[in-house]
Amino acid sequence: MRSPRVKGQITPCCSKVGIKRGPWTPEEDEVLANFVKKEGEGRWRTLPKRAGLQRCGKSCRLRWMNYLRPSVKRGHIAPDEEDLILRLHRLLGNRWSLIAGRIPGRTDNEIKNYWNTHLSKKLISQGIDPRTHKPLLTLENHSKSQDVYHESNTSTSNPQPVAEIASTTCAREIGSCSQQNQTNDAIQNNSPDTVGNNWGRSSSRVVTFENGIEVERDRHGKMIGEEETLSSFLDSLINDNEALDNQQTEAAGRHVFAAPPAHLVASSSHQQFFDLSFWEAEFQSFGGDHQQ
DNA sequence: AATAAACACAACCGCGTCACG
DNA sequence: CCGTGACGCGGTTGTGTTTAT
Repeated sequence: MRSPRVKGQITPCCSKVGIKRGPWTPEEDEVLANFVKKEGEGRWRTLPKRAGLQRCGKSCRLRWMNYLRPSVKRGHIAPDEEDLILRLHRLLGNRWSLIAGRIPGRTDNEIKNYWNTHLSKKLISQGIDPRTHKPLLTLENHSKSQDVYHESNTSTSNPQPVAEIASTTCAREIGSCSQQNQTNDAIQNNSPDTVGNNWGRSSSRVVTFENGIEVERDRHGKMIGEEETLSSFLDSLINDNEALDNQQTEAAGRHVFAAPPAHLVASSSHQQFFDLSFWEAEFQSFGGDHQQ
């Protein structure tokens, strides 16, 4: 039986006497891998006892998910993977699990680590804010950025990943959106510390009316029955961003990681790009056949 | 060669959410 | 409706390795 959580009095799950912590040994890995292969994933809480491991369930789950799973691809992250991570992060923010889900064989932990140790520094060295994917506001480039990036009234000082801007209509794996123009708590609170963090976490199954249409979302904020459309939409954003990146790389002689999809740039103003209703229309036209 | 600093990444922690009784 | 167990997520920390001095 679990005691109620009291702030400041939380006991770590691995603090029990006899529970081992720290790096896993090859022997432990073998025991865990064999057990999961035989019994399947899940029931992590009781797995250590059943498998004969002196570890907590959380630790076992993490070890399996991030290291032992056969599908995990380890080692050097290729340039195309890096590029995809950059584009997905621009679209999704720090939703590592969601990003990892679109990069075969890579785990959220690996991508998060790679981002924190490599990519964020790389962007900074290029004069780009890794959190917003916009140019860092130095005295030198501040005025230039004003010309290029027009923000909507709702974005204020917290630039949003593309998918978040579009979230009330089309976002996948995003928290419940009971009202238009309110994508999630982080944005509602307008807190710089929370932007880019935890956006994929808070959610529950809710039914809302969006554009006059009743929409049910699952625990991840995904519209039920719209999975393929949403996934395709995200793919299209990624692909279009890739195209635009290439254009801008050629034009500017460097990579720019904060930009709208190419076909949208061609047909719209930047103001539209940051306008929620514009994204709603975009998604509707993209998945129109599914919604009619 | 010794040591400190920087780096990379595995592992842990806290918390939110869901399912279920 | 509430409490609990379980799970999954993102943030943070710990530790081993590499590089610089």
